[in-house]
Amino acid sequence: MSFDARIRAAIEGDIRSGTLRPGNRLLSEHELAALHGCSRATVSKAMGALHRAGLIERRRKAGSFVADQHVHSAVLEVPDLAALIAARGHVYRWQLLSRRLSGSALHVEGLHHEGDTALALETRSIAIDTVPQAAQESFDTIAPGTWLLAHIPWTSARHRIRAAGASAAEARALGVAENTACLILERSTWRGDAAVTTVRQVFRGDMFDMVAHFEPSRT
Amino acid sequence: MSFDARIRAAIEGDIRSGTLRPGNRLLSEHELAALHGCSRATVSKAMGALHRAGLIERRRKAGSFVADQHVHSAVLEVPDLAALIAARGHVYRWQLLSRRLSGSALHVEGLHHEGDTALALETRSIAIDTVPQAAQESFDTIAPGTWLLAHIPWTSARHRIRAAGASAAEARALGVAENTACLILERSTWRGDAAVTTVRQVFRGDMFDMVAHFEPSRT
DNA sequence: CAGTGGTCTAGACCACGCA
DNA sequence: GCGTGGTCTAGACCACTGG
Repeated sequence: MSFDARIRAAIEGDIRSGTLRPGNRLLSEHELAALHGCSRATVSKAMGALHRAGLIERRRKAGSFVADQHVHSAVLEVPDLAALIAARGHVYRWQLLSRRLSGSALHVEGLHHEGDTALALETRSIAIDTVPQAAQESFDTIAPGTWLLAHIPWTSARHRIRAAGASAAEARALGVAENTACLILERSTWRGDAAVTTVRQVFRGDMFDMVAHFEPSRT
Repeated sequence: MSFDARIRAAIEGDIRSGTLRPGNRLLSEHELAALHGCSRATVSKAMGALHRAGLIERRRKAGSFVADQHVHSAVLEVPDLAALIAARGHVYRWQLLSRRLSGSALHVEGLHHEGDTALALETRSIAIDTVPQAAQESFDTIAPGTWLLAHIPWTSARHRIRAAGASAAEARALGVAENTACLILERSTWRGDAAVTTVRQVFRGDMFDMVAHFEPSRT
């Protein structure tokens, strides 16, 4: 095991076991280097990883401290529907319902099918100022999300996840009863300061869920 | 700006602008060091950050390559209910409904209130083999999640998020109509290989949503 | 002011894996 | 073999900030 991993494991172990408790001060980088018999640069790398993992806080002059426990973040897997459905052993299909150019936005509506069943209703608007090529696309066979992914990189995104009963129109499109519980994912995507696309996906609650993981201490 | 940040910005900019496309090979660390007039260690740090951010893939002997675009992960804020409700300007209260010791698990059920309204129904089981102190706790004034956070660190967690209509019992507890759309969060938590707790929280869909962000390139 | 983390250097050796 | 990334060293200077 590398020095880096060894130092991280030692400190992480002390935190997990309670030997080091939240707020406690860690040894300085100089002291840890001497303790482990390695250079300060290596200690710095290990401490940086612990910091990114949220296990410690670092303050100049004051030192490094065990961070408070937090359940407050996890890595959410945002699904690629085509891949997800294929992994389940079903056929994926995109069905375009409408396409309308209005002002500087292209509005697209369609259904994501899993086999013969509609899994999600998608309502999207694309900023043609940011993605002018989109105006030339029909989106009748390729889902706009797939197309966008291949044509324009984004730099930031915000997701909102909630539950709501299907409206009459949504229920009709998905082939479920009105007010059936649905998972609604709203995503806005930017490239720098320019909006790229905003999408709302209404998933049948009985056919879909999302998974998120937390794992500590990447390298 | 540091060399580290400058190198990352340069490569990230080339990827975002399309100058570098997925699959393209980057310059080697030696070449980048010469190009930017800094040491290879600094280049390595920058490349490590780009790798962690998912922007590049690295293979020994082959080199570093622009990774395929991916929408597949975002940072999910898993809320601390007490803090969340306080931030909204309401009073938080935990109400214990039941507490039962069964075999090696402690089962606790209760309600999270926002002001006078029940926001979420929580059903939890705690592994007393892993957390023996929990058997001594009544949980009549402190929510088990809060208590656990202060008493036992966890090392990994899995979350599942879905939507479903409230069952008769859930509807009664939350004071809503049966089949009202609810957001359901199920979380299992481990300490190493030992299960710590499993919790299911049923949120009123009309009062709660979750937010997730993606931001590229941490340091 | 003095000690901490933040950044950087100019080397080095190694493990891996393609040719 | 040999070029790549992975890791490490033994220094250095700086910026920040707590005492």
